[in-house]
Amino acid sequence: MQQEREEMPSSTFLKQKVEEIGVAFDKTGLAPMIGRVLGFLLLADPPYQTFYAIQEFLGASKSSISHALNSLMFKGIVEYITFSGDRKRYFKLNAENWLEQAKCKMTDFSEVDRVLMEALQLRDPNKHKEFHEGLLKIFDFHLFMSQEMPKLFEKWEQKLATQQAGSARDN
Amino acid sequence: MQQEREEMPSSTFLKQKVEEIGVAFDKTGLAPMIGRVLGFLLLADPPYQTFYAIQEFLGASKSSISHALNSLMFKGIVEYITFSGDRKRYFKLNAENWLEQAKCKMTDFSEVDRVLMEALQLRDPNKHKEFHEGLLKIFDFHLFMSQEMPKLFEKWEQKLATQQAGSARDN
DNA sequence: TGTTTAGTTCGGTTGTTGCAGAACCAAATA
DNA sequence: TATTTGGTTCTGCAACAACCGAACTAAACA
Repeated sequence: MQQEREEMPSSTFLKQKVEEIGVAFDKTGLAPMIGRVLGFLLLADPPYQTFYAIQEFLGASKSSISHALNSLMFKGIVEYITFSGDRKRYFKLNAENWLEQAKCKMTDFSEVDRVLMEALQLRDPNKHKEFHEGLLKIFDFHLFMSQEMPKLFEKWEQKLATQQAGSARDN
Repeated sequence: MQQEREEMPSSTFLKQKVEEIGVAFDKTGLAPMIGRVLGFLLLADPPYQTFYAIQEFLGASKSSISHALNSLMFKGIVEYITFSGDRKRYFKLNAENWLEQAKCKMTDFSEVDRVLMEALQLRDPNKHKEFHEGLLKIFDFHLFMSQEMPKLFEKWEQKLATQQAGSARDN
């Protein structure tokens, strides 16, 4: 029932996994190819890979890879490193930066909040009170979150620091 | 320089605002028409409006409005109410539900986390330690967040309750 | 100086999405 | 029973996005 390919059978499993990861990132709104590149850079060994290696593995065109890598670098999720005496760039995930981007996304409601605030100002607060208060509640929630989340991030950083101190002591 | 329309000048301002709100929701990934319907329901007085009123205001086709309303109802952001002796449905925002959806989105990293976890299991933890730990850190961050966020929501609910008790006492 | 390498940029093709218009349907009304 | 009302579903089109291939560029090499 299952179809097997003669060529490069060892990487078939990897390719499937990369596709799977790609689909997961598709669902977050990324373009398919961008998701696949992310997937490859998550699984690849070593974690830094050349333009050509990525292109070959994904069987895609140079332009798609170029676009995907530039998008990811623009977002800060991917960076590249170089080695002296080697012209190639080696692309890799920047986990640290990725995390920062994720944090930003989590705290930023600015666009929706701006219009929500405007709507609240245009509405008569006494006219449909329950409705008005429902909107106010959402706004208040966002406000609260954007204040508290940074504290939570801080708390996590501290937890991480004590964890690392602990595991260092154990060695 | 500015172009004025003879007809319905009083609602020109409203229409602009609705468009503005629409754009803000576009940016969150919603389709334009869905954003505009949301915008109208945010500003409309009364906050419950018939299918036809929405269609008229937005100057859109029935099918677009039908699709937009059903999408919004599926998401739980919009609901409808009825009045006895009136066949029409009156559509309105459900702020409570909207907030719940927002909370869910904030705590749910399951898709990305699943593949991240898989990637971690497939990687050799000793081979590119810094990279591996970077990924682990993201995973740990998500885990931490999905544990702590509900507590934060709880904290907000309590703050809200005390606020309301306070304002009730003042009256 | 030509040639290779490592990508980028520019059309063109194909697939997908958003919307309109018209046909449709079910419930209420006449 | 026929008609109106309040939507829904289907079909088709126009705009857009994702991707490819080919032409291009800039740096390194020979």
